[in-house]
Amino acid sequence: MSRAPVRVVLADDERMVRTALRVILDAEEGIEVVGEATTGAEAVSVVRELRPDVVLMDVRMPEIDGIRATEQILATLEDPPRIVVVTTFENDAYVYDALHAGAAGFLLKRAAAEELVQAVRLVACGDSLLYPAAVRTLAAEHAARQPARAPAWVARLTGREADVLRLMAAGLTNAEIAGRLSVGPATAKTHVAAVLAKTGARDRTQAVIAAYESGFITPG
Amino acid sequence: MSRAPVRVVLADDERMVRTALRVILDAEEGIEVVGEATTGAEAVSVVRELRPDVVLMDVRMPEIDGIRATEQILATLEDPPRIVVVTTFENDAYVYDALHAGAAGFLLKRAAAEELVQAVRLVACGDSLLYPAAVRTLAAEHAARQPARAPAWVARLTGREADVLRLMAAGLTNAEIAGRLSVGPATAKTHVAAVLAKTGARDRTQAVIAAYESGFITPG
DNA sequence: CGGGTTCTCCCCCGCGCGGCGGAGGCGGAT
DNA sequence: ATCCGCCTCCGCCGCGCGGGGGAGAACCCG
Repeated sequence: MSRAPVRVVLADDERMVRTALRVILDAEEGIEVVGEATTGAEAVSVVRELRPDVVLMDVRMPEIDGIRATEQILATLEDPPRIVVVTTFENDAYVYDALHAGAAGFLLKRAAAEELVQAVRLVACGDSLLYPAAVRTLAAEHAARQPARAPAWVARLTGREADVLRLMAAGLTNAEIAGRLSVGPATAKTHVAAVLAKTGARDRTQAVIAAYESGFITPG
Repeated sequence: MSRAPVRVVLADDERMVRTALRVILDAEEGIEVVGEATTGAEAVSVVRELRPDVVLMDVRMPEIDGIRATEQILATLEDPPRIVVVTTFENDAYVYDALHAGAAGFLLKRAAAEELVQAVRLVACGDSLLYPAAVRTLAAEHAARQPARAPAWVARLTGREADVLRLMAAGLTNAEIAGRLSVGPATAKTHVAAVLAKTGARDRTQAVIAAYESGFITPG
């Protein structure tokens, strides 16, 4: 049916990630990577110019993050592209914002190449599958309630430390955290130690409790 | 990659719907419709027998509706199939229940054949795409706003074990728990071990997470 | 240019933790 | 009277964890 290839723009500040995505997608028939961006601002302008069908948007980017970029693109362009937000952790707090911003889907950085390709094809032809408006309504509901007060220590956490705390709160060991973040075990330990210090926790269990009690992460 | 065809079971009380789905899927390479069911109860037994990779489950069915059937399948089978719930309207109230029941996705009856095929292929190889745990969490949140029912393991906890889990979730060490309960450290260890076994947790941290996620204890 | 922050990684050490198996008492159910 | 579940306690053992220290590289900012 869709004769024309799916035109894709990649937005990620890490060259390696962009290259990986490009290699995978370019090898695919019917998919064409037509542009790249390294910042959120660049993503907006590139998309405005190239008018792709799909955008793979990283969350963490300089200048403007992926969420704001998504908002701007969807707000300012008519017949906007489908935007897939790329995250490292599926329970990253950003996914709620991404939903609210109107992203067409998520993609984990550890996703298989096959999943990536299917994701692009899928969103290119509509998002009524697996992702109905009802889910978006849920997200809106979630965003609507509570600004959620957070203790001071949350702000003091560095990005990496926040990542680590999220993984701790998922029940991972130091070694598993290291694997998930693609760093050495010693590094994971360092971050864990920093989290314990900043949260005032004695051990990882207390840190996880603090994460729940502060609203840093929320139970089902 | 996946040499073996995707084995699908269709559960719908309307013959026309089943036929339509079968025609579409059988025409597809790598997808094989191995069975059908016309009621929820039949769906459970058919799935139990045939062990398909994917189930397309209608919501409205005689005897047992698709939601309950989904719950039963996911609860009783190990390595259960991915279940896609078929609805007529995307904002059908059932989708919340479906999410909560652990469905891998939605499919609208008016979806295009192409979407249907992609849905099957997609869920067959994992649901980390477009449908992360976070979304499921949202649904659980929504559902939690009345029933708030706990997993099976909560009921299986003895009184003492429940006490211990509460103290674990307060961040106490084994020795501190022993002191608080006026028992020996060895006893506390025994109870902790029992809690870990019954919750399926690997360590006390995962047990505390389970306590929060199940609503056994609530933040704030 | 230098200073601050962050991320990365290394060493050593002590200990709490979790897994293992066993044991005795005590109550209710059959 | 018998069985079973719960609570109580005991050892042993390996390992992951947390505390302490230090160190190099990248980056931003003044």
